[in-house]
Amino acid sequence: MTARRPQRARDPEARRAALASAAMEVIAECGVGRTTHRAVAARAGLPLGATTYYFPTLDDLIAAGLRHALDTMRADMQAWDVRLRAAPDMPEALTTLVQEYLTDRRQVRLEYELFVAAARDTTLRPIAEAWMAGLPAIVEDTYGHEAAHDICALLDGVILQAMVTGSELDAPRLTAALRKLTSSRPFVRGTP
Amino acid sequence: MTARRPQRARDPEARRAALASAAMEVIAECGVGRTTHRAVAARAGLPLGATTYYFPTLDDLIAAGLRHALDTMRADMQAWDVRLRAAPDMPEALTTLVQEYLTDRRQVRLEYELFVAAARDTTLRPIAEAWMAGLPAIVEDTYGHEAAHDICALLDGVILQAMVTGSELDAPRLTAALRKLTSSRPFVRGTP
DNA sequence: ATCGTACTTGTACATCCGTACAAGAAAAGA
DNA sequence: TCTTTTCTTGTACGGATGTACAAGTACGAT
Repeated sequence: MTARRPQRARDPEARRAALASAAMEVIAECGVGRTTHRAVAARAGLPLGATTYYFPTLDDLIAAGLRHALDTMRADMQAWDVRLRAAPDMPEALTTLVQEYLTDRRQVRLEYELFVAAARDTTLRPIAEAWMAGLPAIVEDTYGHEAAHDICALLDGVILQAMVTGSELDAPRLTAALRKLTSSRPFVRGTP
Repeated sequence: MTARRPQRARDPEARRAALASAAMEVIAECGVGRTTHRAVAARAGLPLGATTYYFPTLDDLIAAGLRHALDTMRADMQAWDVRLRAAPDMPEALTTLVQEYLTDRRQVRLEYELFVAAARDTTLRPIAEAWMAGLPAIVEDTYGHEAAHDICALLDGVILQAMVTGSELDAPRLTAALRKLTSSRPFVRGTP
């Protein structure tokens, strides 16, 4: 009576990727802490057993999901690499980058979900560090190593604020702040 | 045979606070998603039923834990309010603030745990927004509303980087970045 | 063709979960 | 004092969870 589903065409590599992708989506929506084998399997449209076959433990599955997120982010970042290098005005280009990035709030949540998870679990740090290193690597060529990290810290903070409040980005203000941060020397308040 | 524990002296208010405090600790260590009634009860040294008596649902318990975290943070912030207003050099004072804040990594994780949770659950946003508004409110008096938010965004980003990598703060760099950000006008690269 | 390996699918199981609730003891009111 | 309310404690229950595993099928090697 209980008809068994006929087996699908086999493609282990695709299945592994589909599970990682599904894991990524579940993490983005439910958070790392509420990600389960069953939710991932359901999202991927695969039986429960598939998850444990490809990823022995839940931690492995979550790590795969986060790694998958890193990979897709890197692809986006490459496009931005081109755009930023061609940009006539870097602060404005970075502002629009942030603006476009904030379009997909789910993605933003996923990023910070990764960061918090990495803070708790050292195993995930390489993934989070690779994520954080993406943008600085591009900005570095224009502003140098140190300034690049400062700039990206500012961007991370601005993105965080927008994520928490759910508000839009104040683009002109960010551009202005970036201009200050990328200026060669600081000014003391009041001196002309 | 199963001896029932004699009832303790009653102090509902203290119990509520103890549960909220325990919830805060569990959230800091396990994350919002892995916080359970049982873990909180065990941490507080109270029976399971106490959690559901004071906080009908798990969401209530978690919200109470986060609110408790906000309250304790506000107390710390008041001390910083005094120190910052008395500080001769604001950028340096803010740098040492960050440095001291990074001393307790558990607290840092808790903060960002709150932010991610608030991004996902709008119910928690008031708590997260109150948290984020704490420092700007102090810095505002010196640098004005807009600059204060930029400064705090930078600090948030720097703290985030330190949290993820587990590394120490590069204090001189942060001070320098703060000086740039608090300068009255931006400089174009190369012009003296 | 057949064989063995690698993969698929469904199910089982012990454990933990959120929440409900019964039984009792303290405090408060009469 | 007795009664009512409020709080304490332990337990119960249906359901979800991580993981193990048996049964079966595709597919490459031979």
